[in-house]
Amino acid sequence: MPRTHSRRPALVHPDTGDIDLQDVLRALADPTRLTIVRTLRTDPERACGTFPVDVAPSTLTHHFRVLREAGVIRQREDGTRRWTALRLEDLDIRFPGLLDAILTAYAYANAADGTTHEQADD
Amino acid sequence: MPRTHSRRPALVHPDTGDIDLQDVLRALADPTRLTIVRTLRTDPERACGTFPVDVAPSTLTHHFRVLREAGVIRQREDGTRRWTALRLEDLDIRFPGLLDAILTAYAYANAADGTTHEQADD
DNA sequence: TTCGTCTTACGACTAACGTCGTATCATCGT
DNA sequence: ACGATGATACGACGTTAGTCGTAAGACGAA
Repeated sequence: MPRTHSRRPALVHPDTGDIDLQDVLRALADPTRLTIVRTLRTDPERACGTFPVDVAPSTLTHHFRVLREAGVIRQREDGTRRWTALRLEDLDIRFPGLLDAILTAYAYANAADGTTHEQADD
Repeated sequence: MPRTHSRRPALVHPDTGDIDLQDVLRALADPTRLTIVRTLRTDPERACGTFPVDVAPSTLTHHFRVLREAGVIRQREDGTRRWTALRLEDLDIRFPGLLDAILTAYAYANAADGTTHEQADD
C-alpha cells in the first residue's frame, strides 16, 4: 500500500560521476531547455506545467527527459505532480563552475544586447 | 596581383558581439569538434589536416565551418594551407570564463575516469 | 605549363532531434 | 465510484545534422 507514486516508471537519474559533458552541452544547446534551466536557477523547484515555455505538454516532457538523463535536473513525484529541480551541487562536483559559466554567459550576453531570443523572459 | 588567397570564398567570422551562446554550445556539443577545440588550446594555431580526428576531409571542413560560424575558431589562409586558431580572447569578452569552464570540465571529468571517450587522445 | 597537394563545395544518404496529437495512467476531490 | 487534472508514453512527421564520395579550385614546385 504505497500511497504516493507507486508504480510509475521510476525516473532514471545518472549518478554524479556518470554525468557526461557532451550530454550536458547537448542538453543545454536547445533554447527551450536552456529556458527551463534558467528558470530553475531562480526558482529552486517547480512543477512541470509551470514553466514559461510555449510548447506542447508532450514536448515539454521530452525536454525534461533529455535534461534528466543528462544529469542536469532532478525530478521527484508528489501526488499527481512532478517537481523539477536543478542538480546544482552534483553538476558543480562533476564540472566545477560549468553550469554557472553557461548561465552567466547567457545573462551577460543578453544584458549587452537583446538580440539573442526572448523566449519566456517575462 | 594579390598573391595570397586572392579569390577564395572569404571566410566568414561573426563579430565578437554577435557570437551566440546557443551556437557555441551546439558547436561544442559534438565530440569531433570538442576534440578540435581541445587540440587548439594546446597548439595555438594548426593547419587543417593536422588534427587528430579520423573523419573524412570533407567532414572536417564541415566541422570547421560550424566552429567558425559559431565564432569559436578563426581561420586564415597562407598559401595552400588554412590555419586555424581559437578565438580565446573574443570568447572571453563575449562569455567570460565559458570556454575555459568547458575545457576544464572535460579535462577534469576525464582525469577522474577515462570512460568518456578517447577520440584522439594520443 | 603541368603536376601534385591541400582544402573546399556540392550532392546524397542516414540517423537523430524537436514537435505534436492522441491515448493512457496515477492521483485527488467530490 | 466517478470525473477532472497533471503528466507521460507512443507513434508520426518534418527538419536538421553528421557523414561520406566525388569534383573542383588555389597554390607551390619542377
